[in-house]
Amino acid sequence: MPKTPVWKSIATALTSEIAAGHYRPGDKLPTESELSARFGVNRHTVRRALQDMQEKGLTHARRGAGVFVLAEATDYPIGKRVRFHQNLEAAGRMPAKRILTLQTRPCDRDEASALQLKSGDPVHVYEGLSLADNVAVALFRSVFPADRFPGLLEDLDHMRSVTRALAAVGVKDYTRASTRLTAKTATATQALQLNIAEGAPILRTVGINVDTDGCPVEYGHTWFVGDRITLVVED
Amino acid sequence: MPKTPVWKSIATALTSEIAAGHYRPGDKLPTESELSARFGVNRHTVRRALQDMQEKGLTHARRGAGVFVLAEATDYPIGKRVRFHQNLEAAGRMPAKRILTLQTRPCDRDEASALQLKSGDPVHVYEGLSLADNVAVALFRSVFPADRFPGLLEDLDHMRSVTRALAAVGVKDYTRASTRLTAKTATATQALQLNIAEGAPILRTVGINVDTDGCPVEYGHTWFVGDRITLVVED
DNA sequence: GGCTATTTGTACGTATGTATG
DNA sequence: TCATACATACGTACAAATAGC
Repeated sequence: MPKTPVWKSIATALTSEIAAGHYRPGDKLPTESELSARFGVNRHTVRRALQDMQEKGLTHARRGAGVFVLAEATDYPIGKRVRFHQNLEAAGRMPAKRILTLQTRPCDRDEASALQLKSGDPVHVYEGLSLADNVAVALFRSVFPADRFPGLLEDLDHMRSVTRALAAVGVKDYTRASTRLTAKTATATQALQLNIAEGAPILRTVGINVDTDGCPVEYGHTWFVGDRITLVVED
Repeated sequence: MPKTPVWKSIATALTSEIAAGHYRPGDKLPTESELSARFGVNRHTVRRALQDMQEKGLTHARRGAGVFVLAEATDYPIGKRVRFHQNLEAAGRMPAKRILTLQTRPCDRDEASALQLKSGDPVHVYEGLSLADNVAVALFRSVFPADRFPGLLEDLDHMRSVTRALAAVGVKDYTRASTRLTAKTATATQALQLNIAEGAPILRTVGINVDTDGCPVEYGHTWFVGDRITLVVED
């Protein structure tokens, strides 16, 4: 049972009230003092909750005026689980993978940070191309902690599936802790591998997958060809 | 001459040192105590600076371990030109909308399909710019079935909020049925409106919002400036 | 494994500054 | 002008996670 901070409970309570229509977009929330009195906490604890909501785009504070509910509240938050490649299969195409590299090497600082390793610890690196109907639609690179999964490379080579290979080494379930999406343009190397023009639009995703204990098991990058791929996010 | 908060000066100083290579991705920053001693401020003031940097994706704290520099630092617009406007940007985001067009016209095939209308049925179209601190970060276009919401345009014009305008015509709640994400490059028109270069990377989202009965009420497109926006999918 | 020191996270308190209405 | 309300900054104390012995 994870202990929930007080400020988070307050943020949840206020968010629920907004979602329930108790406060509508444009409305002014009670003052920090009123809220701290209502919840029986210090004003700074309320501020921590309001700050969390502001980061999520729910509210917006104006010094001297008050805290207001934003109209965009329900507009943006994108769903919970992202399923890549989904539209490929739905379209009746034949997804395939082509392995580019399978190797074990010392991790760099970036990978160490994401996987909570020490810089230089060994990692398995799985790079490849995703194909649909023999057309390259994405480049991917998955990085795994090698010390924890000694035999993973063979499984990846054999099964050609991250999910199944991880299952083979004891990771029954894993979830995406976070995914960041941004638009880029293709580098020369990427353009060559994906058979597109340099500077063509690329949708890059960076994600960390964690096991049921919250321990990172995979650090993955994917570069989708903008013209050939659309990601689907469903609630 | 705007008075700069101490925490912001500290964040700027630490960010500069990261940019200068003094601290590299994966490195551990000095402890909060050491930094507060170095800058001669309270630990909470340092925490406020570190928190600001974490929001920008520059650093990442691990309780009991320390604060570490993340690799993605250069992906975020804190790097170059924005540093001139950093005071404005970090002063708190001011989301705003600028209406470009508000009109009613017959729908095209695509819109008819998304909204479950017949081709040529009237739709309200709401196009505009999303601004943060007076910088355009996204273009959007929302399409609504006009027959179902006759007076929606006036509400949109007046309230400048899709959520509230829909509430005014009886749609108390709506949810995002699906979102599709893809990478594009900016067209000449988009580049002009978003004040970016033609061909710059754009993150496009296409979504359909449905009411509690599952009936589509809005068909929306958003074009985010890749350099200025990173979408984060959590959980 | 256990223990301890270190380090970040939470929560409280107090005071003062600054913009709003 | 003035009270209100959020922003900054100082302080204290303890909890929770980590790392090292």
